[in-house]
Amino acid sequence: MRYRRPRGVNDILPDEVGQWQRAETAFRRLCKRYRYREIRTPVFEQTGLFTRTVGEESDIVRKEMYTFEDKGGHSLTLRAEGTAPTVRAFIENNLQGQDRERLVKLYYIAPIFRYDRPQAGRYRQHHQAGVEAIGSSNPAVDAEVIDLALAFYQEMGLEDVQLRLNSVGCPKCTPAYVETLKAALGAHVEELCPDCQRRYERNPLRILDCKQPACRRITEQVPKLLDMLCDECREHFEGLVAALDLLGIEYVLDPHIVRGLDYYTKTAFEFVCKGLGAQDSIGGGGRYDGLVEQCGGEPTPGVGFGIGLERVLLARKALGLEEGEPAREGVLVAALNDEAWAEAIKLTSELRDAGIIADLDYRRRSLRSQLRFANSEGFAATVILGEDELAKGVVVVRNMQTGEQQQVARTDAVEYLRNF
RNA sequence: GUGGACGUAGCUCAAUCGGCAGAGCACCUGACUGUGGCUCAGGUGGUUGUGGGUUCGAGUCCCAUCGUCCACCCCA
Repeated sequence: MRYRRPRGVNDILPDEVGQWQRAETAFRRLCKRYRYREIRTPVFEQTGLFTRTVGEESDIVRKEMYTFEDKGGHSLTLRAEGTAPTVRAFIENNLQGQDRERLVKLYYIAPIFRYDRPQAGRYRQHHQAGVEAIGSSNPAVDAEVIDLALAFYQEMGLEDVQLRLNSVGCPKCTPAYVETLKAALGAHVEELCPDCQRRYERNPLRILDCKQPACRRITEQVPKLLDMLCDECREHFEGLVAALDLLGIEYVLDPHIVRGLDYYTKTAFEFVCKGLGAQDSIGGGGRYDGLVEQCGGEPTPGVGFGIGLERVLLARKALGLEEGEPAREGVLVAALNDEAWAEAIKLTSELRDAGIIADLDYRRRSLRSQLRFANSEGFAATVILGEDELAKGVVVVRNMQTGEQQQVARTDAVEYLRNF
């Protein structure tokens, strides 16, 4: 029986790991600069954490979760998104401490699991790099997380990233808007797509997100939530826009951004990158002022985003930004006969003990083949050990970049190669 | 979850109407008996995704299944 990887999941192979580490390192460095601290939460959580926060009506909960029962009969779910687990850990470990005004800034890089039909840029396991800033309702914090995300895209060489911005209001203004929306749509319900007719009853806001041309025509006529925000939400949105202007960040107002997670309040945003086909959203987030309380904590506002790393890497590829050849490094110790082979094993070990990358060609082939091996494997140097060298107590060091060779006393070999 | 395209060597792809499974790259060996990259010569490599069916004969036609991709949907 030959096993294959399950549908929609990927192996990250040695040749690809470099670009992942590059992205992760860049994200970590930026987070540190903005003073976000890393948090690592479990790969599964109690199912209720997701169903109650993301929303029973969301696609994620209705059909995309990896849910299973453990031997104790508890319903668990693989991490379906990044915010709820972070908020859960924030509350459970009392990360805010006694200072109720303190802003706790956290980041994570973690796999996310959703059962969806796979496609390029859409997988059943993908990875998100995200931040959560919990404890402040200041719109300057919304601007800070957006600024951080954009800094990451820039660091990754993605130039044409568009910020799409909206406000989805709060429990004080959204219900009134929903009534207005339903009233405005009421006469056209028959013309909406079947999904939207469903949404009309259960989650009318999502109709604004529908991309069906027929629905689009109708929703364009309808009043915008942005024009009906309560004073608090309007002031917050104006504050965010002002802060973005201060930072020189451009944005496009997009009333269609509702986002598929129910906990969002006020700010909602999305980052879009051209050239990725249908899966062109490379990140998104928003504010969730009711989430901490909903998860059993003290009422505490928060804002954050998640960035899809697979899509960032795909975008780099589409732009031709793939990694170049890695720099040559390390030493191949080549042996020409059995006596030299024994010495080669010893020298390799000494080099490794000295912290130098070193290896042997265990196939015991001709010098020609060993040099070919050293070349294709990207070694910086080859040490040649043969009859002559053993007799003279020396080694020959060949620079694989230039082809220059140097005879070095066997006793000085490790030191010479340390400074190579 | 809906509709569609495509699965042939490690990689990229050929194979006419159903008639001997091929090329380039890569890899191995040699030309060069102790010197890589360039060149040249030779060579290894395949259950044509998998399982059935039709046929004298299937990579090719039919059915199923798995996978990848595209659009929708959704999202990152």
